[in-house]
This record gives sequence, C-alpha cells and structure tokens, in this order.
Amino acid sequence: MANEDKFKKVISHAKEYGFIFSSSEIYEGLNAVYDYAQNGVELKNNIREYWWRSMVYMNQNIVGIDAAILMHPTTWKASGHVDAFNDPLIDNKDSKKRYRADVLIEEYCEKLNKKTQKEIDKAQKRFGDDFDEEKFVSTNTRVLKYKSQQKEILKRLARSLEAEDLADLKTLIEELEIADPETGSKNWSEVRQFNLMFGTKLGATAESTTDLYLRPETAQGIFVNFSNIQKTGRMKIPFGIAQSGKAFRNEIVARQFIFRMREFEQMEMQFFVRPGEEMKWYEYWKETRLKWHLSLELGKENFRFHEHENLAHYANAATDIEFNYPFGFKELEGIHSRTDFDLKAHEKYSGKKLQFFDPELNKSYVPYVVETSIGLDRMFLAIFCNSLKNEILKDGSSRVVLRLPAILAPTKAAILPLVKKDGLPEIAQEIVTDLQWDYNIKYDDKDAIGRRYRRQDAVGTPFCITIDHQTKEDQSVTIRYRDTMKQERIAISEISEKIKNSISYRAWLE
RNA sequence: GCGGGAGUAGCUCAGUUGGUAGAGCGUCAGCCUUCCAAGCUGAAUGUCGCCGGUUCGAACCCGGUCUCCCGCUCCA
Repeated sequence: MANEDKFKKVISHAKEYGFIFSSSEIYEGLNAVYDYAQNGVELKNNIREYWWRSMVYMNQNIVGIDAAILMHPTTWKASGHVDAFNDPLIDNKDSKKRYRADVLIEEYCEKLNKKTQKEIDKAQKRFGDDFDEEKFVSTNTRVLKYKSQQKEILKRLARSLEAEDLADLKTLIEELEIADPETGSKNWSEVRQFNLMFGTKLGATAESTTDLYLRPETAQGIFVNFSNIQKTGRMKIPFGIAQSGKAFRNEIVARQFIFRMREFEQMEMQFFVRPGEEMKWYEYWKETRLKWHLSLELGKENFRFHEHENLAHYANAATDIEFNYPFGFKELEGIHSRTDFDLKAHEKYSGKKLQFFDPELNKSYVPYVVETSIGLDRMFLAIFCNSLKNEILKDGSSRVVLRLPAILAPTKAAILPLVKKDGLPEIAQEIVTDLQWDYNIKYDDKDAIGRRYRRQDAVGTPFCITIDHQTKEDQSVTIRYRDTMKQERIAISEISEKIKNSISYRAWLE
C-alpha cells in the first residue's frame, strides 16, 4: 500500500472507530486541533500511564508533578521564548519559499566574513612568513570596508528587531540586494511577525488584566518548581522531575493529522545532574528511552536517532528519536542536554537561588539538566499507524485489525454470548459485572459471532471471551486471541488471570 | 503563508448537457441461532462544507470563505 493511502486509512479508521475527531467538527472543525474520542482517550491514557510508570514508579529518584498551564509572564522571558518564538518571516514571491528575515541578513554578513577571509588568504600567500594578519586587517581598505559594513548591518538589524520595525528589515534586505539563496530572485513579500506563543489575559476586567501566554512547553513548570521539589521531596542529585501535560504552539503550518497540533501533550522528564556529568546522563537517557520504545514491539527498524547539528540556544547536545511514520521518519522524542541555561536564567530573572548543595563536593551549584521530552500525541500516532493492518487470511478473505500492544489497548476483553438466548447473555453479563472492576470490558450480543470478533479486531481488543452452551455445563468459555485468531477453552475463573498476565507492566517493561 | 488536489450519509465513493440525491459497507430494530465480515425482512441518517451571485430552477456554473490532504517553509 502506498504510504499516502496508508495514512488516509489511518485517519479514517481513527474517526470511524471512535479514536480521534476533528475539534468542533459540526462547525467545520478548527485547524490543527483534534479531540480524542471514546477509544482514543483510553489508548492515550494507557500510553501516558505506561510512560509515567516507567519514569516515576520505576525510578526512586524521579518524582512527578502537574504544573499549571498558565505561568508568570516573566517565565517566558527567562526561558528565551519571548525572543526565540518570535520570528520575522519573509516570502519570496517567485520561488514561494519562506525565510527568516533576520537569518537572510545574518547570512549576508557571513558572506562578508568570507570575503574578508579571502583577502587575508590572498595577502598571506603574497607575503608568506612576513605576513602580519593583525596589521593587515586593521589597515587593508577592502577588509575595513567589509568589517564596517558588517558592523553597521548587524547594528541596524538588532535595532530593527528590538523595535519590531518589520518594514526596515525589508528595506534592509532590498538595499543589500539579498536574493533568494536557492533561486536568486529578489521579489520579496513584506516581512511579517510570527509569534508561536498563544497569548491570553488574566483578569476579568479590562483595567486589571495581565498578558499571559499558554505555555509553549511544559519544561518551565518543572524548572520553576526545582527548589520546592528538591527541598520538600528531599531529593539528591542526580534526580528527575516528570510531568505530562498540555502545551500550545501557534504553528505557522500545522499538518499531518495529530502529528503537529496547536494544542498538544508532552511527557517530559528533566533530570538534574552535576555539572560535567551531563554527557554521561545524556547517553544514559538516550539508551533508556530507546529501550522503552522498543519494549512496545513496534519494530526496531522503525526507530532511529537523529543528532542535532544546529543546537537550540540552551543545549550543548541534542538528539531526536525518530519514528518511521507513513510520511517518513519524523521526530517522536527529543533528548537534550540543556546545560544550566534554564535554571540560571530563572535565578537571574527571579532573584532566587536555584542551586543544590552537594554534600560530597561540599559546595552549591546550579545543576545541569538532561531532558527527555516525548509528544504523547505523536506516540499515539506512531502506535496507531504501526498497529493498523489489513490482513489477507488463508481463505482469501481479509480483515482489518488494530494490533495494539495489549497493555495499551482501550478495551482489554469483549464478553460475547454465542447466541442471544438460552441464558447465555445472563452468564455473559455476570462475567462483565465481575471483570469490569479491574479492566475496561465490553459486552456485545449483536450480529453473528464472527462479525463481533471482527468489530473487536478493528478497535484492538486483544481478547474475546465467548459464552456457549458448554459454559452452562462446566463453567468454561472460549478465549479468542486477536493476533492469531486462535481459540482456547478456559474456565471462567481463569479469565481474569489471563488478562492480567497479558498486561503486566513487569512483563512489558522489563 | 504560497502552490497543487479535495470536501455529497458514520466510512469509501457515484451523480449524464443545471431539473431540489444514490450505491456499497457500516448503524439500528426484528428474524435466524450458526465460532471468524459480506443469510433474510424492515428502518433511520444528508440544509451536497459555509456564504453570496447567475438562473424559472444550482450538488453541478461564478465569486468569496472555512476545513482536510500533498509539496515548500518553520519547528525548543
């Protein structure tokens, strides 16, 4: 199946079987916002739980929190988002390519740098050992011209950015005759400001409002709580704080179903370490997180690391775990060595100490941070795409089956009376009443048994329990396995144990 | 935001030169009672994405708009 078709199948299956709907669909939906439906919410909760347990329960030095979405506005100045999430963008009208206006100008300056270097190289060749670079640079007219030009441009760029003078950025691009790096066209659109953070207001009356942002990442909720948690939790370095929650980004282009949404959920863990030991932990978490992914048996070949070359302003190392989606390998999780950037910035802006007294070293320091940050919705999509199969059976017929890892399946078992009479539904109901204390169980007595099996296949239910006439005689039922379609006869009293074993965290995670 | 494609029932789609909508699957009720979809009977479901225009008359033509998919761009 072509990947594009495959992805379309994923989207329509997600809707048809109650996993994901477009937000406010009756009003034509809202761009890049989606709702999780009756089955989707179960799968999503199960993924979150699987992550939470592996992080918080399985690590004695990691605790969880749930910070608010709204945070003090200074948070985003300290974190750098106010600056970094504001991009002046410009389109080339001929090539239809979009660039960051400030980057175009910086690249132009870089070119001047190269020209300068060329002059230096040339002169060096000519003068050989007698060459005095310092003197040359400070006297050569061409070099001086390049240098002063560059300095002036950067000064003007900084001034315009500071004043958000977008018109001047465009003028500057035109004056410098900067062309589209790919096509050489100089036919530019106006420069427009794109703010990736959602703004909102605190306070009900106009006079008393404060401008706030919906958090663009959950990490800052952890950093601002660092000291509170370290003290009240008696945490000793190295330790981690985990959190799952919503974040919001006004993406310029939000695409690919739930892969890039405006409102999305992150599962993050910030791990605080001794300065200098961050690379060791970075490697540790890279390996640990990959192991977590592989534990769900989505196929080793579908994961790969992608090391960042251009590092974000806070990081000294960064890698992505990418998953092979129907639209290609894309970022699923990020593992970043964030240094002490965030805590230091919050110290500076808040005036509060965010340090740890290390009794072994007998000194205080701002810890370094290694972050693991996975998109819950992206994980959902990865699992969903990977699990949806259209199988051709031996007899030539086909079935659609969602081969979800049993531990994540929305419904663990369906209880089905073979026929809707002879007291079989009553027995089935009794079993439901008992099992639903422990598991999400569904009852179904409509249509032929084969059709009911297929319905459960389509939503990923790993087990179907069928009550037949023999049940009345010996208290046994058949259990039918989703993946093999094979059946076994077991006692009613064994059902619970059977389900329990298939969704044991120990078995899946270890 | 630009370019390309698309929007008709829950899903997939048909709908002739403009004459106020159909199929398959699914859903629901009933029959049948049978261990792997596609047995029988019956039923429900659409402002044909939305707004406006042309026309006696628009799913169809025109304009605008919203949404989705693909490509570009961006991505902490």
